[in-house]
Amino acid sequence: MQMQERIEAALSQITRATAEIIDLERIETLIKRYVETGERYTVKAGFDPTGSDLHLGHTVLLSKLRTFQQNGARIQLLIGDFTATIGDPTGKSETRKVLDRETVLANAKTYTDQVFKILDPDLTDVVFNSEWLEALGASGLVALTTTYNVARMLERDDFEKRYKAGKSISVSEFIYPLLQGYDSVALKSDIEIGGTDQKFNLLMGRHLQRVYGVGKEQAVLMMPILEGLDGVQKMSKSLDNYIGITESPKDIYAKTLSISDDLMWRYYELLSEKSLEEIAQMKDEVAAGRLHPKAAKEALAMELVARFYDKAAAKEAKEAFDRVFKAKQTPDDMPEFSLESGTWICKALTETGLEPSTSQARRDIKQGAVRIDGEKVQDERLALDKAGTYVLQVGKRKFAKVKVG
RNA sequence: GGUGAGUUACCCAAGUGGCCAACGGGGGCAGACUGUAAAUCUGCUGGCAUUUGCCUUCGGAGGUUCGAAUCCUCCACUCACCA
Repeated sequence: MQMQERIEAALSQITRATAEIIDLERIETLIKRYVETGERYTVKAGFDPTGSDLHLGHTVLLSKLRTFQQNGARIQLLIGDFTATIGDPTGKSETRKVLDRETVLANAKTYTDQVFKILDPDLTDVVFNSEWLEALGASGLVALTTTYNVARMLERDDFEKRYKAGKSISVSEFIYPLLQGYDSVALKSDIEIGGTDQKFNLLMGRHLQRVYGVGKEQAVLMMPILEGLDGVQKMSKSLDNYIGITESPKDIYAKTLSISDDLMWRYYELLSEKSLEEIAQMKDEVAAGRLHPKAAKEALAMELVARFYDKAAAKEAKEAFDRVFKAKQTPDDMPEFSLESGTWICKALTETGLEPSTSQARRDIKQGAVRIDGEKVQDERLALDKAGTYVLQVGKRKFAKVKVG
């Protein structure tokens, strides 16, 4: 039966590469109803309005939301402007600064601009949780806190670890999951999706929907956390192990190629449009030696560039990359500087931003990491006194063009 | 409120009067090897000074001393146990 096939196809797309689903039957029911009657359901996903650029880690979630949109969902894109002032308990996070209204709106704007590169704006409602959380008031907040107890709160993995390690836990951090859960009450969400690290908070939504008598308990769909370029830690801006979706094609391409082969398969699974079967097949071919792992990685890098730009940009990024690194040529778009004749090499390096300090510059020269026009600099006392244009290089990837005289 | 322990560089963590810009590990950077991979090995990892010199750093502020990360006083913060 055709309808049954549509339902199954939708479910298979939705469950692809998920980490865990709680109450799958509910999701099935919602999709079935949509296919049969056209009635839509809501999927909530929360984001902090910290104003940072989106990276591939976010796209794992966003792509899943897109899949939901294609299968009957309206997305409740929750901007946690109120909760952002507390900070999700992630171990290190101190209580954050209260963001003023203007900053929040500005951040939300840069956020949604990027989000709509992936999501369909017509099927997305952008909502701010300050709307109902500010109205909650002290009595409302107290009522909210009575629905949970400390022992259960401490079950949260993060709290437990910190507690055992003798680290500080602020009382406000206990409030965070409650407020996030309350968002689900206010929005009457059918489904909420988030990373596996959000499990506790996501389940809180179910708990509170039950306590507050919303009449339904949201299903929860968790996506795996995308590891950053180091392959170990979560991709995040603060660890500087991320690929931003607004980065240049060149950078996206280069960063993708720098990941390990193991991590590549992970990225394929979570980020690629390829089906899991296709990916498994590629993996087999690499294992059998029929496909060079680097070729597979190049394909992934190009797919990612094409996703955020287009195929032409992807091709260009690959060519530029090959030119620089395979043929050992210099890139064609280096920052340019002009320097006075007689400039000391270490000063030249700091002034062009290739090195943070002259001490660091000296160390790198000693180690043979600095080159001028491809020639290793041997003497740290070298002065650039011959007029002309040179290419300064530190390590493999930092370049600058300088004009002397 | 009481008692005890603690706060060291990006992170963890040694150091309990001079040999301390401060052991070790992680991370980072660089070199070798490669596919600008990964893993591995090696070096470096406060700043300034065109080379053994100067300045700043061990929670904060004072003090003792020829000399302090180390001793004393006060303050701030964290944790544990008790209330």
